[in-house]
Amino acid sequence: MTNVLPRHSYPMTVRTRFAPSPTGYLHIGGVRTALFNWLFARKHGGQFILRIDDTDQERNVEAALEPILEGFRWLGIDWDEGPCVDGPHAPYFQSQRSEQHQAAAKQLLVAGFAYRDYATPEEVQAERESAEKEKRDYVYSRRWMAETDEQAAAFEAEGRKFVVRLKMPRDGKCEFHDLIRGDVAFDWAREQDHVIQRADGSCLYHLASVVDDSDFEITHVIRAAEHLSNTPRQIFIAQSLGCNLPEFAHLPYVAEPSGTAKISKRKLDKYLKNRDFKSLCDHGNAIAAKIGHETTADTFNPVIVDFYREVGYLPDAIINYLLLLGWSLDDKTEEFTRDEMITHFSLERVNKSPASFDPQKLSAFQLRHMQHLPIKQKVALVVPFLQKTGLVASPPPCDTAPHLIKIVEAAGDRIKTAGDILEFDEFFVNDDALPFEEKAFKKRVCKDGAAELLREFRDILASAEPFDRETCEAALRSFIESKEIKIGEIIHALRVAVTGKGVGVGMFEALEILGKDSCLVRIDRCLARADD
RNA sequence: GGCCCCAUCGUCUAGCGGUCUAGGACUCCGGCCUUUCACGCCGGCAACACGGGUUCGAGUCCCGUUGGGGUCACCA
Repeated sequence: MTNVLPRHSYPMTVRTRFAPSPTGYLHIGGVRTALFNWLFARKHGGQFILRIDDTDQERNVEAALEPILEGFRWLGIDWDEGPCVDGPHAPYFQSQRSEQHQAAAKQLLVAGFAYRDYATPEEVQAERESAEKEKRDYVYSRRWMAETDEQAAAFEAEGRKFVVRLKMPRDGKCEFHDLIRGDVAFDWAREQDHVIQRADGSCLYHLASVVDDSDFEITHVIRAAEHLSNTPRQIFIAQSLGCNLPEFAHLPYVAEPSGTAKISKRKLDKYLKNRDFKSLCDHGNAIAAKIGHETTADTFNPVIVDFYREVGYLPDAIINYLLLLGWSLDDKTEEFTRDEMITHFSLERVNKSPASFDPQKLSAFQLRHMQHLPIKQKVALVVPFLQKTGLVASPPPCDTAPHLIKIVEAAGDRIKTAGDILEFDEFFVNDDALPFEEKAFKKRVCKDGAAELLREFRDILASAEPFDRETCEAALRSFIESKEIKIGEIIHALRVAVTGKGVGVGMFEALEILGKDSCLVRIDRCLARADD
């Protein structure tokens, strides 16, 4: 067995892959891994392949796969080969490639790199336990190993069944070069004789993965660091099979908010103690509640990509944020378009240490990308939310476009995610259905003299012409001048009267958007209520 | 526990032996703008885990300690 592996140069184009198993959701850390693979392939004019690792998966693969594909489509991470698009190496489902895997297992067996093992799981377990009790490093004794047909027959006579195990080297080191971590070495002696094929003939992940990577001509295996310690056995398989070895690059994982452990969707309770993570959740839940989206923590949380789509985040913002989680170009550049990412990306600049997920920084990227969005795109983003809540008909009446533009423009940066449009429902509800926020009403309208001022200004507003923001503002300014009061003494009451809320878009924009009739009706309604 | 990996402000990071009294971004804290809330603008707090080497010189190289993490399946 050679220890030092040669560096291969690849005459063929770069081919990377992301191999999710169909779990029913797309994990944020998985996205980052996929992104780096995608970027690397695009950067080198190669191909990005999606392969489905559904070995051992029961039926329903399709249902469990759909959210993952949908997530990638939404994020704009496209694949050159894989489900739905197929390609020269189809099928791209591992479960449909068992013939190749079995042939590989057989080849390893014949060549002596693997053996039939007749041990029962209990016997192996017993060995493992006694090693542990004696504080010895565990290595399988190979007691039930059959290398000849005679041995096999003897075991079979006892009614035993065999699995196929790798016959791992027991001296020397497995040394390889990782594109991110540099030279890495593991002692062969500590590697187990991993099972590659079960008694029923089905093959296991490591074999399948190596065979598929080789068949698909994957040149660079870019994956999470947790696979680093799996690499020796995969190298052993690949070499024993006579396959070309791909380059390896092990990415640091995405760590939990305010922590260093790998982020997981099962530890939500813990993350909720983090103030920023909680507010990210709360914001999402509030929007989900409005649009009637189910918010079970299991299916709807910031570790799952769906969350961001439902709440109205921008794919570009998420991608940009994820890109900087473990990679940087220099000491200042933070914003990247897709093209810029592709031209600048390199594995050399990927960090070695885990990067913790920071909800605030994500929000900052979201804001910046929203600010760059042309108004029409912003409107298009927001409309589905209005439709889901019945605030706008579907399809929207053709005369609503200018109205929507005005609202979205007026709301400006207050719309941080598309779902935030729902905070501006006052521009969509009927005048007689406008709810008044109790706190704001009490504080601003029930205040001494406020209602009186409002009543007076109402009549001035009634004669404002044209009813636009400039005229309204001029009217109010001259009103406060004549009354010798400060603007704050009336404008808040006016806001509550016409929007029902204490906060919102600029006052005069709001008046203009609503129009004179609505404003007057709303003020009257407010005054009537104040009288009660 | 064995093995492996990692280590610069609270967080993401720049730094590849001297230009570092360590730079940027997010957060946070002041202030400005202002009709609210956002936004924007200005300013501020804040880090090389520790100990040994190597070197004229170490955040940068080496070793150790400590700390954190990953992985140890007939899961993927």
